[in-house]
Amino acid sequence: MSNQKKLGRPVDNQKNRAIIEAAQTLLFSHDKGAFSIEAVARLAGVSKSTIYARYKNRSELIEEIIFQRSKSYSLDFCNVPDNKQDMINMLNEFGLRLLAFLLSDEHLCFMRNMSQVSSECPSILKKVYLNGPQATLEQLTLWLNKIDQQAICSFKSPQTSAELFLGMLIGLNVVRSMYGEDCYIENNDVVAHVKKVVGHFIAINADS
Amino acid sequence: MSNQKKLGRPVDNQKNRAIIEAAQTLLFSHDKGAFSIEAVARLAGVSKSTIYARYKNRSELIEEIIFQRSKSYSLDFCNVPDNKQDMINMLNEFGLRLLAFLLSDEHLCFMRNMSQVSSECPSILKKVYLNGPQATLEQLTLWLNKIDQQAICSFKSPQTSAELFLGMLIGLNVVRSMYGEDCYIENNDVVAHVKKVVGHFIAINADS
DNA sequence: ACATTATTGTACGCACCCGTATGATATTTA
DNA sequence: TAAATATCATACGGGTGCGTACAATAATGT
Repeated sequence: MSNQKKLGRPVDNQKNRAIIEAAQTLLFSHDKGAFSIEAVARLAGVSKSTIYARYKNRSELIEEIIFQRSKSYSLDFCNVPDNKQDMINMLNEFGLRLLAFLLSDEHLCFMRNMSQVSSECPSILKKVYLNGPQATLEQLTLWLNKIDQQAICSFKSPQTSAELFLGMLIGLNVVRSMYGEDCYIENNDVVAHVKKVVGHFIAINADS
Repeated sequence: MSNQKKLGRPVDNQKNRAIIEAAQTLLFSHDKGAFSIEAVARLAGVSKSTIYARYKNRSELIEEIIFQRSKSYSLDFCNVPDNKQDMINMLNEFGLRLLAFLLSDEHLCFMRNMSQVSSECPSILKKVYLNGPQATLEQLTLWLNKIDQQAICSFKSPQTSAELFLGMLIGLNVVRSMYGEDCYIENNDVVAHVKKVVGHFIAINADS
């Protein structure tokens, strides 16, 4: 019954992608006022009606975009280390990756826009939190837990340790970047910073 | 020459305050769209022309408000402790005060609005950073430095230690609140959290 | 009384955007 | 060809806000 081919002109899926991409470009541009349905339509090379055929209204489009993007906003661990030195190496690598992401232009733009649309579509906030910070925290906690179970390193409270690690790692750097300061962590400095944090993290949990 | 009294009707300074207060109320309200010159005029009981007689445009008014408010956005230490236990107590008290402020409704609103107006008046960002996070960091660094000099506790790099302390203290709590999560730090929990952070902080710097 | 400045109230032009409607055109199946 | 659906181009009504202009009024000085 539902297996029949639909009548009439089929939906152009390429337009879906064009709309999403244009909307992302505009919503995450540095110009706060750049995003509007009309501007999205212009940039996507699509009629305004076409957008309203897919999204009920402005908020729905924004939600879709933000949700899609937030899906990639968590870093995870793949492997459990074999020994303590291996763990240290993986922590260093993770720290570098996370900082690089958090301080990227893309992510800073994202955070700014989250504030801006938070009153327009408040329901998106929780989803973003779960996909982003919360997911990362959980991954790290899980990882530490496994390490503790395998007696590679002891963590009295993996959850607490994870949070302390992220706190030390991020420090004031995100707020610095949000306020437009050139982040002092650059090139080799970031490596040194992460190494220092990892060192302290190990020291804190050195009750094994 | 410039000592003569000015001619004509004098400026009503009370209107200055009324404008500023109304503007703050609206800019930092939960309703993002509440702030407009017309709304400020209405709330302040003042004519729109009167506002434009004082501020060239919308941006100038916003800058003024944000700058004024940011002046009180740094916490400082008054006294240097006598001994290590005294230092620990002061750190605890400072941590509690800072967290209470950072997670307050007022400050969260402020951060959201900073993002919103950042593209409208980007010049304000640096000033806010200097008045806020940077000032706090400097105060704490200075304090640790004095403590180090008086041999109460040793800090190899007060600046680094200060940043690590703030990082651990804040952790993910600010981002949690920004994303609308009910912060898990409440009542007694916040005390425990700060105590834990202070403990780790002391442990890290226990190379004396 | 007069000059001077502050303040008001109101209205205007301009720009922007949302969401809807409408008729024309394009692309597909039957 | 006919029916069905997608898309386009355009226009509209309604709303909001900015910044300006202008005439009227208020409060001060000489």
